[in-house]
Amino acid sequence: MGRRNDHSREEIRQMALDAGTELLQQQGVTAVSARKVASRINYTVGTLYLVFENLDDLLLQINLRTLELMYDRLHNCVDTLQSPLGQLRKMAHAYLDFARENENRWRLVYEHESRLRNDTHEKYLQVSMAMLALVEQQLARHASFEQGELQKQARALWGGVHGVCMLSLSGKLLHQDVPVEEILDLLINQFINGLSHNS
Amino acid sequence: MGRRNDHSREEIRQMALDAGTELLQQQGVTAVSARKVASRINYTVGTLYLVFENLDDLLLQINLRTLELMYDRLHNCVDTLQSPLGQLRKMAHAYLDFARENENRWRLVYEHESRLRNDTHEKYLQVSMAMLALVEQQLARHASFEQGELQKQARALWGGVHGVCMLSLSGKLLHQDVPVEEILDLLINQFINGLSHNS
DNA sequence: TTTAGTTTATAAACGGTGTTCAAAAAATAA
DNA sequence: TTATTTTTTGAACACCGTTTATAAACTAAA
Repeated sequence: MGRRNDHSREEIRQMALDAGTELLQQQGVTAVSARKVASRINYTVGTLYLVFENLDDLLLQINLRTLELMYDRLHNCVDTLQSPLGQLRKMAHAYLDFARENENRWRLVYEHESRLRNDTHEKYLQVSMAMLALVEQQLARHASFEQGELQKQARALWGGVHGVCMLSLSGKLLHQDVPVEEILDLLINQFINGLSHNS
Repeated sequence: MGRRNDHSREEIRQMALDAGTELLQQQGVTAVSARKVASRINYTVGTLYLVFENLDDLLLQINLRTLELMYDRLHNCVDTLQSPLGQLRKMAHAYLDFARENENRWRLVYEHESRLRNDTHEKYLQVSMAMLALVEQQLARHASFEQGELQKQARALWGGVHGVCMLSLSGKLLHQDVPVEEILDLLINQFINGLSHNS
C-alpha cells in the first residue's frame, strides 16, 4: 500500500498495546510476536517499528499498563476504617486475585527483564514505589518505626507476599489442598505479630 | 557425515546439558538455542533431538540439575548444634548467595514453565519437596505444630524468603542501600518471633 | 489543476529460530 | 564380500526480530 492515515501514531500505539495484551493473556509471552500484533491491528510489521523501539519496548509498555492496573486495585483496598492488619490481608488477597485473573500478564511484569532505560522504565519504577508506599502506610498506622525501618519492614513483608503468590501460581509451593489465602494470612499475621513482640 | 559412534547417548546428553548450562549462565535463556548447543559439543541439531524431546526438555533437565545443586547447598547448612532460627537464617543466606552466583540459571528454575510431564518433571517436584522439608525440619525443632500446620508454616516462610530474593535480584525490591540480607533476617526473625507469641 | 514535496505504510530481505526426516555413512553381522 | 542395522547429518519448513528502499497517498504551491 502506502500512506493511509487511518490512525495517529498514538492510536496505533494504543491498538498495538491492546492487541499485544490480548495475545499475552490468552497465549503467553511467546505468542506476542511483532507480526501477529501488527496483523491483529491490520498493519504490517514495519509500522510497529515506527511506534515502538523494538519488541522489548512493546512488552515493557504492556507491563507498565499491567502494573498501573494492579496499583489501582491495591489502592482501592484502602479503607481507613479497617485495622492495618485487616488492610494488609485485604491487599495481599487483591494482589493474589489480580495475579490469578491475569496470570500471563502478571508473570511478565516480574519475569521480563528489559534492558531499556527510557521514560517507560522510569514510570515503571515510580508505580512500583507507589505500591510499596501503600504497604508502608498500613505499617505506619500499626506502629511507629525508627529511621529507615518502615521501608525495610514493608519490603520484607511485601516481598514475602509476592513470593508466596508467585510460587503458588507456578505450582511450586506444593501446598496441595490448602488455599493460598490461608498461607498468605498466616505469613502476614505472624509477621505483624512478631513486630509487636520483638524481643 | 553419517555414523561416528564417538559418544554414547548418555554422554551426548551430559555434554549438551553442560554446554546449555554454560550458555544459559553466561548469556541468558534466549542464547540457549538447539543449534548453538549442538555446535558447542560438535554435533548437529538433529542429534540433539535424538537425546531430548525438544528444547523445553533440555531446559527442564538443566533446571533439574540447578535445583539439585541448590538442594545440596541448603542441605550443607544443616548443623544440629545451631539454633533453628540461626539455621533458617543461614539457609536463607545460602539461597540468596546461590541465586546471586547463578543468576540466570536460578531465575530459569522459577520462570520456565514447562508443559512436559515426564520423569524429569517428577524428580523436579521431589527435589522441591525435599527443600521444603529442610525448612520444616528447622521449624519442627523450634516448636511443635498441630496436624498440617508445619507444612503451612514452612511454605509461608520459604515463599517469603523466595520472594525477597527474587524481587531483589531483578531490582524490583527497590531497597536502595540496604543489604538484602538485612531484609531477609528481618522477615525470618519476625516470622519466628510471631510464632512464639501467637495470640 | 498540475506539480512538487512530504509523510506514511509496505513488503521484501537478512540472518536467526525450533523441529522433522530422507538419505548417507559407518559399524556390525552374515 | 555382502547385507543389515545403527548413527548422524543437513536440507527443508515455517516462523521469528529487525531494517530499509520504495511505493502510495496526502498537502502545499504554482
